[in-house]
Amino acid sequence: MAIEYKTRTQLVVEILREKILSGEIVAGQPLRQAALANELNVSRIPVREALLQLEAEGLVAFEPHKGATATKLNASQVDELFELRAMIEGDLLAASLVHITDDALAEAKNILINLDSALGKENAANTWSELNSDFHNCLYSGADRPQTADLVNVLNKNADRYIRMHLLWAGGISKAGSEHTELLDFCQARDIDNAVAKLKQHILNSRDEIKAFLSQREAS
Amino acid sequence: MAIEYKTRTQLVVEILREKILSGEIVAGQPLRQAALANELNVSRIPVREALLQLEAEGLVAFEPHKGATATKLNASQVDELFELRAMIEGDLLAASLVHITDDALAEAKNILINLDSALGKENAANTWSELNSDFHNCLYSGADRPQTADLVNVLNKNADRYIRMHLLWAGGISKAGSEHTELLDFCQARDIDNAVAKLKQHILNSRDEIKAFLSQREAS
DNA sequence: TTATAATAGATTGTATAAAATAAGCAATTG
DNA sequence: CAATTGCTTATTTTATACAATCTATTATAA
Repeated sequence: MAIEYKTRTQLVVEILREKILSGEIVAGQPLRQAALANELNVSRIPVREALLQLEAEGLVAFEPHKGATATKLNASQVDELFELRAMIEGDLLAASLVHITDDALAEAKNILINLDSALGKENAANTWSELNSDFHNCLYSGADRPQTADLVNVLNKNADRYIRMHLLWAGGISKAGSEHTELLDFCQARDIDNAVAKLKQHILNSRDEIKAFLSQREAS
Repeated sequence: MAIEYKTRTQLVVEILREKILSGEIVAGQPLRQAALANELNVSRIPVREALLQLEAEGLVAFEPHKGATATKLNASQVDELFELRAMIEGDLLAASLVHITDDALAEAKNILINLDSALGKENAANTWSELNSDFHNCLYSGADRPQTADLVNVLNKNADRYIRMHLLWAGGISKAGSEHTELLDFCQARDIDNAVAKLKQHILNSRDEIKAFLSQREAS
């Protein structure tokens, strides 16, 4: 396997993204360039560039001369985000199922097994979230729509924080396990209509659970 | 009116974006940081940061240690881009028409008038493109979906180059004028289904014209 | 001749220093 | 005392300088 060289900027992006997604960097918290540069042992330039990239992903807000903060979504933004995902991912899945290979579906099944076993273990939220992303991307692998796939991944990075938070605090997306299985069944049968409907339902269900959780926390 | 201060980076972003959209910077052409910095009388840092932002918008590709180039879409990418737009903008329009004000529709009508008169004049492609964008955004103003609106604007910036190119070379999107009028009529009647259908048809028509134009140019 | 290695020049990536800007606090004025 | 002005400090933004990397060219060996 080829060693991948990365620039400092890319490394900082990955570290900060993981810290934001995992909740180590709390939403709303200001991200001081000098402090981050110090902590990561780089100069402020790669930190700035990393913050700019994360802004483009929607994880960070950058105000000129004032600095960057980790963004925070309210209930209505979560609403919008998950509905966008339902629409776009539904469309992507439909396009994918026309051409998807049996290999990809087998791979998806494998990921699903790991996903179930990941739930009890340590660091469950982070592992689960990554496997969940892999599973969905696997189902979309037949679509040959790179721009849409990129877009889906950006949207998912935004949703991810809330999914992880929910996993951590509420002990899991209650219906996700069975929904994944049913979804995969429809995909294996190449039943596009039902698969798409199930996927949308799956995404909108997690939206509902997360929104309920958010408003509950906002109240207290 | 408040004076808006802009950082050098923001200014460079705007200049470079306009140069790419207008075709002054040709797709595929490498964007040398030092040359741009010289030309614009700034240091390389704001240039780098501007290039990073444009990469996030999809107008520039950034390869570590190799440099940035203006991106170029092939026919199949144009296909994907315009279909994405049709889906997302259709959804956004439907959401908007539920709440849109008469003022917004009157404003849209005004823009349409300017749009028609812009066609003959000098610099038609650039003015037309901006007004076209204003017209569509005006129709979406009732939606209250900021994230979706942002997304639409990013996608439109990518489509814009091809629309302008087509306007310049082929003398205009032939059906756009009448389609706009019909679309606005449906909107004024709050006929959501027909308005959405017309919008999608409008976007997919321009896709077809642009694709035909692209493959024609690729052949020669 | 072909392939490989070495080298030079160009270009990008990063660090550090200087300038610009914003926010908070003290001094001043009415 | 309230409001405004000017100064101080923290932070960001930009410039400059240097280091690392890539690309093309030339030289060398098979």
